[in-house]
Amino acid sequence: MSTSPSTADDGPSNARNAPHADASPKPARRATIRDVAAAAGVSTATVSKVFRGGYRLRPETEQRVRDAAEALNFSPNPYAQTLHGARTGTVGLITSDIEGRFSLPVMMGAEDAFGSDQVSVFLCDARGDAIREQHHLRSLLGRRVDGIIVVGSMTNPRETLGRDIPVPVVYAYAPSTHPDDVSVITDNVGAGRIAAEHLLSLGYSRIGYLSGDHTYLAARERVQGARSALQAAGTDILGGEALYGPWGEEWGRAGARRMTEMYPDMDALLCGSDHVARGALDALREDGVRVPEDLAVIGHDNWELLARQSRPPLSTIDNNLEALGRRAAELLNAAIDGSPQPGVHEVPALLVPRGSTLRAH
Amino acid sequence: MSTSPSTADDGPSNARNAPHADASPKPARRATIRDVAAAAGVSTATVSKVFRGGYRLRPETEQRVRDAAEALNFSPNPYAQTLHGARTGTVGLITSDIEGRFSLPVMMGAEDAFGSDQVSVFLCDARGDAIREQHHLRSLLGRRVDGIIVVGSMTNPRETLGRDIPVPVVYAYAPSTHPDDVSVITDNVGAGRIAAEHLLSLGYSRIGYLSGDHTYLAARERVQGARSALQAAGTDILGGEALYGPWGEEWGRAGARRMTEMYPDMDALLCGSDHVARGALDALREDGVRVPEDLAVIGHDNWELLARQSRPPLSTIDNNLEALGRRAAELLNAAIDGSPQPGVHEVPALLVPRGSTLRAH
DNA sequence: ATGAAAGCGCTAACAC
DNA sequence: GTGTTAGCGCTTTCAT
Repeated sequence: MSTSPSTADDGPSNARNAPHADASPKPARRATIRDVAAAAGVSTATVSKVFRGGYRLRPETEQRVRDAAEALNFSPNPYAQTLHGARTGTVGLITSDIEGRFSLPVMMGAEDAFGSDQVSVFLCDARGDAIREQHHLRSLLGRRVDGIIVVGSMTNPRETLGRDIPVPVVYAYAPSTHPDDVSVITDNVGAGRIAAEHLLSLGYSRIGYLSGDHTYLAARERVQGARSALQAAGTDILGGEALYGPWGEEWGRAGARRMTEMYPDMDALLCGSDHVARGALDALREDGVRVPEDLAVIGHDNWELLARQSRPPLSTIDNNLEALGRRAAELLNAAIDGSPQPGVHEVPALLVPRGSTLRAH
Repeated sequence: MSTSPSTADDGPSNARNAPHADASPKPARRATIRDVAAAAGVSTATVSKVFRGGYRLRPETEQRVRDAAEALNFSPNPYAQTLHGARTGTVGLITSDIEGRFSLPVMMGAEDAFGSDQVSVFLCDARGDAIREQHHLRSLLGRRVDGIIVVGSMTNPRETLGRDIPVPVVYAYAPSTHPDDVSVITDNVGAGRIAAEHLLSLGYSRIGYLSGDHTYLAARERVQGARSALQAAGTDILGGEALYGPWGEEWGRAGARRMTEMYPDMDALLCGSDHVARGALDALREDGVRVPEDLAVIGHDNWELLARQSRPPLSTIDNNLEALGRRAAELLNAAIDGSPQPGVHEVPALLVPRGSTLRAH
């Protein structure tokens, strides 16, 4: 159109385009180390030294360089830097968690641990698909990430991404089945224990367990932890075993009714998840059972949308995903620095007491 | 598993460590274009041509190069490539959405639109903090991203990130207040209309509106859309205006009761969000109002955890965030290619009918 | 159709 | 302290 070079593009005749073309001084080429050197009257090496730090320079020189850089709005091109074999300062985060309820907190923790000015995170969503996962793996390696974190969407162990990957990999939330891999998970057994101990400490003693899907390791481990805490206190889960069923409110409602029937003297109910607990709360309320006066209820996951708004607000156990992300980042850093720590690392869960266990006094 | 006790974490003294330590042969240096050239008996220029494509080479030569590359597990170093002024093939996604319920779907859409082998996404979480946002902005620019997408956590317009940013920026979900910026949002007015039309099409005619926080533009727009649809059908929202209140189930319960009292002949209830709708459903059920036989209910957001598990499952309007992400990516691409399309672009919402409006027949 | 060579922006010896 | 000078891995004229 105008004098401007081939805007070959499909540009559907946007009138706003043309006038703008040469009006605004094209931000020009970004300043390079050489421009700064020239402006400051020093060599490129000196500029480099200023920015890399750890060199002894005359303060005055350094200031001149910084001023020049500032004026030119210069920042070193990281791609040129990494050409010298240094790290790229990037890591990949492969998630399979469409909802983002696990990945995002983990990512935030990792961001913290890395220091967001040191390391940037490429996020890819594999959507639970192994093919896509491999695809993203390749693409991340192509981008020369320094390491990779793989976030699962459930706690069951998963297959390793591959053992011949040229950069360290850390599995978060869902551990790898391969013993030489590095994994970080929430301590689910501990989480179960915390829940049970919370109830015990409040004086509840006839405690039932309404769990979730038995094929979920997390479900079984939480039960196991609770049981061990109860046994340590000289008691046990009512009936000696938890009731398992499909995750979800529906099961929570049905299960809660079954349990109150089976154990009329039950005074507290452990639930395998907040979903189940929410179902239980709703059913109990409908049946005229007062919570926590007649029956205390506690869940797992601290799924806030559910837990905060239930009646009463639901006590629960938080999976501490941010801490998990931080730990994953630390372990990844360690591995990148040459000291991998294979095995499954556990991060403790957190008690979040609310009205469903705490009696107003 | 069974034997594994609490591993209180932090245990650096992991016996599993040592044996693996020096067993693994350092993966050596990655192959470079020169290695491939040597192996294939051609020049580096030829290898480069093979990989960049668009050059005429003897098929046989090309094959030799590809084989050599394959054998050496070579892939071109993108950092070296971008040194030549090309794009980096990276974009930044700045979110302020801790929960990730908006960002992740948007990201997936963007991933799709870009083509995950063309473009990788740096995700940063600003946690709703303008300082952190600027910080991430700098860091992304330092990494030479080709463009940036900013995802808001609520639909209210937000301030521009800055008008002098050297790469294109697209605002998603929350539009920028600056008219020259490029924004993509869900069509909230349309969403309200769709909800109302759905009810009308099912024969409901005495329709109330229980909204959310009046300071939310989305809340008001949805009401506006619904009203216009009703008026087009010759009726209006019961009482001529929606009832506003704090987002959440509690308000849903209280508001629903208020509305049924005010309008005993109401046959359908539009709700400003799924949270509000869920509260309404719970209260109605407690009060013996059958849904949808006595009163139909519909929400907004398709917040599946809530909507799927309510009694009955909640009809709602999906914000179509993946499409929004895709559109954002397209607009960003266009801008990167030199044809920015300033203004606010709208993506239509989607009806998700479920049991709370659909009478079993 | 292929190769030689000059960079891209920066770093790391090694001189001065 | 600061400058010179080779590269890092790749692309791109320009010859051949």
